[in-house]
Amino acid sequence: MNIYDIAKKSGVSIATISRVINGGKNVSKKTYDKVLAVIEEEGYTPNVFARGLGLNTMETIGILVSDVADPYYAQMISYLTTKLHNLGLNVLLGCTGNSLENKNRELQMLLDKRVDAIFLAGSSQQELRGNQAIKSAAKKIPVIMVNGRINAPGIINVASNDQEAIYSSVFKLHNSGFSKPLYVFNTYTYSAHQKMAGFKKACSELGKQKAFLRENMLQLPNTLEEMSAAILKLIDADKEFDCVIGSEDMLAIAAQKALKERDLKMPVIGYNNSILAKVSSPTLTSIDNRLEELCSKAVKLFHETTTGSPSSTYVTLDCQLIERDSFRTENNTK
Amino acid sequence: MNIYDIAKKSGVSIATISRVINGGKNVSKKTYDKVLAVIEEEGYTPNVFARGLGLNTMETIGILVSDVADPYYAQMISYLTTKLHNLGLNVLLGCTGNSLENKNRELQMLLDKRVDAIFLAGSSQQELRGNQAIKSAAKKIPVIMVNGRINAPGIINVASNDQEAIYSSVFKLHNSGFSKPLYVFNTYTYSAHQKMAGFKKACSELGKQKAFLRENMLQLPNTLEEMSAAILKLIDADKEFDCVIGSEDMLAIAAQKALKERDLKMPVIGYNNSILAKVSSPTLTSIDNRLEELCSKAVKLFHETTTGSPSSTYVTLDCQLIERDSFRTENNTK
DNA sequence: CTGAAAGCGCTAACAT
DNA sequence: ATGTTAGCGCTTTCAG
Repeated sequence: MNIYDIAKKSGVSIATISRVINGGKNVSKKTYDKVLAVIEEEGYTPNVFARGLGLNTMETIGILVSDVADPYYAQMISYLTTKLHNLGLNVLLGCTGNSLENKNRELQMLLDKRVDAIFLAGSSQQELRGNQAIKSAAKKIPVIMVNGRINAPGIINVASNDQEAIYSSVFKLHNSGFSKPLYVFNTYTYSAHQKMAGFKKACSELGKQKAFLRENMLQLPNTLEEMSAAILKLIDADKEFDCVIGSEDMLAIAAQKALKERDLKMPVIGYNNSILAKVSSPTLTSIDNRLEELCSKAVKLFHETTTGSPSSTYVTLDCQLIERDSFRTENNTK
Repeated sequence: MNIYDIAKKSGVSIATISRVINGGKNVSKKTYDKVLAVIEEEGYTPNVFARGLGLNTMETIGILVSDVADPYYAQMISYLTTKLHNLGLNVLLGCTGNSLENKNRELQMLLDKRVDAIFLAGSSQQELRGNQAIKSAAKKIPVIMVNGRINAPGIINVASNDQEAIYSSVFKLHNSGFSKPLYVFNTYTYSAHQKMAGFKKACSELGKQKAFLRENMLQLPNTLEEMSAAILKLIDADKEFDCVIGSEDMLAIAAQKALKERDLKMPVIGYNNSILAKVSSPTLTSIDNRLEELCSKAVKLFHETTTGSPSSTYVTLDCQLIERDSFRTENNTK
């Protein structure tokens, strides 16, 4: 059942059918109704390939993410997909893992499918330098980096202010009497670097020496068990710290588990305010990077590109500390 | 840059270019190399729309899910996407929420995009009866239900044996001395019904009366806080139960939280063996429905449809109890 | 308001 | 081994 069949059944030309399909401008109400009736009756839907061929778009957006199974990214994909869908756009999903080779291959696959734009979910999609493939993609279609930053023409960046968030958390802990923070992290993404920079800056302003940073910034392994084990080792080696900040909720939870195992109690702060923070016990105080707003903004700026140029190409949102049982500023005594 | 440009630059016809693009059968090595060189040089990629128009496929699969933000579904999407990708297929993602209207609309959107098949992620995609839209979609393209069951031509079902899993868990608890289980759930999906049936069957075989079921099967609200509150209420009303089974990890965790709040200790078993189970404390014993195998099987059976008919259209996988701190069968005394 | 016809870029059957 | 050509189904000028 194609446009010719419908034309025949309706007793009009295919041009008129096309007009009806596309809103019905310049079609008499009578013809319009008649054609629509036939379309409904036959359950006809226009062939997107043919349409795509002529228009060079299939109203499809590509999203690249390292791992949808990660609750934080899952939430991001959920927001993006839903919001894009409200614009009538479908989403092609690409899971890249962390190797550059795979990322580039997935990017190319999306490009080959002629998506209208590409969203990069999280700074794990970007390299610390280079990003050639992404930059050259941005020459052809809009590229929107959600929570990362790549400075090149055609790339829209929407990110939370991670550096400031960690920075001020260190101060909040300090002001509550916890002055020897341990910072745990496990990747070296752009975002991870921002967070570390925040930690270092705060420590330095608080008069910590370099030795302190060496001791109190710990890279953790990949599984929850290994993470906890690494922290236990630290505890048992009598390393000095009186509170913990994790670069992601999972790391903070690993710390909570280790502390619990040694019957230790101290403030713990996570990052992302993911579902894990609510589930953990004690419930985890976590830095919320306002993911939904981030996604809304990203989609909005992308949408602006479809009608002109975006009102901004670099947006930063401040984070917010969501206080739960693992640390409350009001309990400001040690 | 299209196939004509490449043909011109290579000094051959577009047919030859097409052959080279599609594997190079019936092309002399010399021409093949020359053409490939030009293609690389120009960074040419065939237009998928034109290709799709002729072949009536764009090598794209649609996946429908109620909510990617749910860690369990996120994991499922992750497996499916990756495995499909290994077959050279791209994934169009549709988030439907739970209203039938939305589900049908999303289904239609995917159908309109001429996907080669549709995967339904989780039984939340199916209604308890009806499913007309899905059944009629299955007349046109393969429909693969992952963890649900719709009995109609063209629909491939791959599901875990939820009924048996709950059934045997009740017995395991019983054999360990816990004979008054509380079952908490919150939806009425197909899968939820299976689980309930398992609970009822076990209870009935253990000689429980109908009154027991009325008291010991509790539907919980939607947020973690509300869930816990509901269970607290039960505890405070002195309802009798000595262990808890949740239809999903989140519900079991809500129970754990409520119990902790009243300083109560009893076995708790969750369902899905999601990341939440590992994060919870005590770590949550959970029923693993072997999601990865489920997804592998689903993709495999779908793949078989591309070359003939699937070796099976209804596969059931047995679940496995992953024992963690919230309940271990070896501690079989009350 | 409506129709005729060109063109979007590719594949595949048919010739050579 | 290579070229010619007829579609695939739609949108969009351009005429009328």
